Amino acid sequence: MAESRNAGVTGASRIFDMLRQDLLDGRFTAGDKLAISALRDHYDVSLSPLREALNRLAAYGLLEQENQRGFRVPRLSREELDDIMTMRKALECMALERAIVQGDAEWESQLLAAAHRLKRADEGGLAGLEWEKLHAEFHRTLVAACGSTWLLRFIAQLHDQFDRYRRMAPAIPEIRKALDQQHGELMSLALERRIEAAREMMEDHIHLSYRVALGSCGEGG
Amino acid sequence: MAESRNAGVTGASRIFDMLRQDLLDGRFTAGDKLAISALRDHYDVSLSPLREALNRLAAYGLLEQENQRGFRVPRLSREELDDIMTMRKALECMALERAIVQGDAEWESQLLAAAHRLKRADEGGLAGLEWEKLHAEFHRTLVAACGSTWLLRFIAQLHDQFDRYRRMAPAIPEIRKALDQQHGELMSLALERRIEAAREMMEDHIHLSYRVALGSCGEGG
DNA sequence: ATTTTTAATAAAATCGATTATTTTTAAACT
DNA sequence: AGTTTAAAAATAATCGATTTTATTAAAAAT
Repeated sequence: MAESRNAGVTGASRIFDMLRQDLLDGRFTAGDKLAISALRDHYDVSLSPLREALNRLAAYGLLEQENQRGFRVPRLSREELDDIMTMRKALECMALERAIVQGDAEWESQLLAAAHRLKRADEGGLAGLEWEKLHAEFHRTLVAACGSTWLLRFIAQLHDQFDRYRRMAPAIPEIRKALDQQHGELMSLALERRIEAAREMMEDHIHLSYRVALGSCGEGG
Repeated sequence: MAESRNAGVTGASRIFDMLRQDLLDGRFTAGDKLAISALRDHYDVSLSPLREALNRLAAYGLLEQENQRGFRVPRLSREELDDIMTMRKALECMALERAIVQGDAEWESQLLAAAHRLKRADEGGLAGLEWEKLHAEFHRTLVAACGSTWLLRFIAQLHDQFDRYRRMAPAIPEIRKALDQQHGELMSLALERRIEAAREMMEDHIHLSYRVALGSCGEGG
């Protein structure tokens, strides 16, 4: 068979992925309107696949769509960040508990591996997109065994939302160090099946990360 | 100004709404592939707005999209229904509690009104799309004051998912009668700010509705 | 008879151009 | 001067046709 072609990738799906990444990276200014023809040039695609990608992103919540007047990058607000943080705590704690109850040996292995990769990256001072990828993968793996497709879907969506704030905020080395440590502790508590301690650690972790993310919305919000 | 035109409505948004309704109504067979050219004829639109609507619906979760091979109506499975039901219980109870704590006088009024409209519809034997609309509006209002945009968004999404199952299932008059009664009780408990009793009633309500919805997935699922 | 290859068909995705709507600019008016 | 109206420009949305990819049908090979 040897599917060496770009199997299962359409122009629209490619643009979707790229735009999503660029939105999470903060490459667009929050509140700005997207100049479609500029995007067309930048990503070198035609209007149809581009618009399809934009429609998906809007339905997903990474863009706002107003009929007859195009797409814009959602503004960042303190209120929304609070909402996202609160929802992350609720949903990820729920998922973590369920994963701890239901997780099997395969989950344990993958969690161990994901934590190790992330730790190596931390120690090696790896930053940027590669680190982001490992970090997202660790959190995904942590709750992956929760058994609920919809819960995982919502959590992933909230992570994307949260990341817009966090990645835009200035780094705080002390907090970052504590956060890195918590990843290992979260893994340990999960593997030891200590539900309550794990939940508390998760709450702390999200809240600490929230304190960093706060830096992205100026005082007023 | 008198915006008597079809203000803020594009072809794509119109088709999105219609397709969503038709999907919730079960007008498409679960598992089927959508014949895009047939849809084009049926809704009398061109490909571009139609495809944009389909992309939105897929990102929203009411359609499945596979690159290079179009869109299909998601299958109904017992497992997914269980997941949706469990998530509804968790999220709607959370939202209800928060609404009861935070809800103001305006919320009380709107809840009272929504419950009344629904009750009148029940008594008058109103069925079909009109009833569905009032029913959805009641449940939306019940939790509207929870203060979380994202929580409301997820709940609305789960309602749409749940409805695909429920509306397809055969009616069970006894259960339906009990469900109708619970709407009034939910409103009363909410207005009396009886958090725990309201949460329990909400769990019961969702579970009872789930027992109806089960009728849509044949034994195996 | 079954599998593999090739050709034909059908469908999805994309393109370039057109139409409709909004936003901006300039003129006319109060 | 400020407000309203009208024209021009810019942008969003849509169209019809083309290209690409998957699916089916037929032929060739094992």
